[in-house]
Amino acid sequence: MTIGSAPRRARARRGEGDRLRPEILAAAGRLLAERGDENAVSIRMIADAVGVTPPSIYLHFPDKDALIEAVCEERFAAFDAALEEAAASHDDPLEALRARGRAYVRFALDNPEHYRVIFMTRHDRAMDLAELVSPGPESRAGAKAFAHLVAAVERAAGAGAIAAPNPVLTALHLWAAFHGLASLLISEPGFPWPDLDLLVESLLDLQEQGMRART
Amino acid sequence: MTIGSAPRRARARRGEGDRLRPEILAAAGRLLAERGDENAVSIRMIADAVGVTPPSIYLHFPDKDALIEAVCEERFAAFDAALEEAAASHDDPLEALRARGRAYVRFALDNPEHYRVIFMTRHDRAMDLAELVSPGPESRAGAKAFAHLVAAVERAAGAGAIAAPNPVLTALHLWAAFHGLASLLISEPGFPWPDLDLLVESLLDLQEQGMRART
DNA sequence: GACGCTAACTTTACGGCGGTAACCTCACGT
DNA sequence: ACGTGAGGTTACCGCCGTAAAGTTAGCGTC
Repeated sequence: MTIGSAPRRARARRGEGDRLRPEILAAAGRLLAERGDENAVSIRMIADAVGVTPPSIYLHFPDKDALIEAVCEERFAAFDAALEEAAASHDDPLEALRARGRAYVRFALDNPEHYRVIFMTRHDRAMDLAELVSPGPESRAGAKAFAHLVAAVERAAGAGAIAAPNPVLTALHLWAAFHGLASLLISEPGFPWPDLDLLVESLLDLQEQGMRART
Repeated sequence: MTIGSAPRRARARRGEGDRLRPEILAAAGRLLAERGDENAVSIRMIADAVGVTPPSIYLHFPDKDALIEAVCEERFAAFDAALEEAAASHDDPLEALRARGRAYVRFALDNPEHYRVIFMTRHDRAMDLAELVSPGPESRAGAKAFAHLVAAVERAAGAGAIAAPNPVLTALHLWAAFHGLASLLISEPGFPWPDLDLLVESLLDLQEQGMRART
């Protein structure tokens, strides 16, 4: 079953030019997930999938990078939501933190190509700490996700489960550890990885023990 | 000062066909470091820098990916050597392990594009545990580097500095943590990172504390 | 010392890419 | 009925990786 070029799209009505934009985003996201590599998804493919010609894409996105960015910004919000949901089902803040770690790795393995674009390709977008610590409604999904992690660390520290004199720094450590595991699992599928649950749980244990001690 | 196309290379003598190969590798490595992105380095550029036409490259490498792989395999050996050297200057095995962590991040930041190719792009090469634990002389540089890390963990555990009932698992945790930090630093230069030394040292401390506890 | 063989390249060309300029076409407000 | 501008298309550029075929130079042979 090939992807199949959509039949030529019906022309949008006068005020409905923006109707095309979400269709492009959806098609780009689907193709990205299917092909598994940003470079294997071309503007022409996306246009074909939507039922439109390549230049039409450029009416809605300045270039290919911006389109891919937009796709992944969407997914970033889903990522954040997945972690929030995983944490929400635990009353104990330490357990909630651990649940975030598990959900992190699971999301990455379930959406490897999107994860790769979000976290493994270079972004020059500048951020400042203020936005990260208390993001406004206009902030990018990434900033919100990080703020949620910092807040989760603070709750665990508040409950006395861990020592985190510098919650941002601790959040960075956790991010590094779980991003490291997730990205290696994605990049090196041929590595003789031990059982995934063992790997994740032992990493959680190690991080927890490390955070118990005062830093 | 542009790179400048080399004057047309003199044709190699009869038995010296392999003379071109290392020149291609060197030029490709230099260009990769200069441009900072695999996709920004083209076969045509490399050929031009060597003073040869593009198809000549394919007499020595099956395709572009293989060429880039070969370049990075070289660099992987240098990476391993850098960690070994950093560790060698410490008698205390725990200090040696910490030195490896510092050297890891430093290498990644000094050679971001090579690091990216080595650890951040997908490789399907299969490995088995036997090769990783005791690599032969023909083993790839990556296997040797990992074996060196496991050995370093075992020495630290042997000295009683850390508890590592499963040295391979502990090595994976360390790898995940430092790869995570290094790759995020590379991928997200716009993030408001705290002072690099603080970041690395505190990550070292956290990992050390975590490894102190029995896992 | 001319001859042919083959290693070591070059020439040419193809299909596809991201991106752009110029043109078309049709629904709508007047 | 008609001009206009939103919502596209056609046609093109210069690059890419690379397949196929052609060319050149050094060597062993007679």
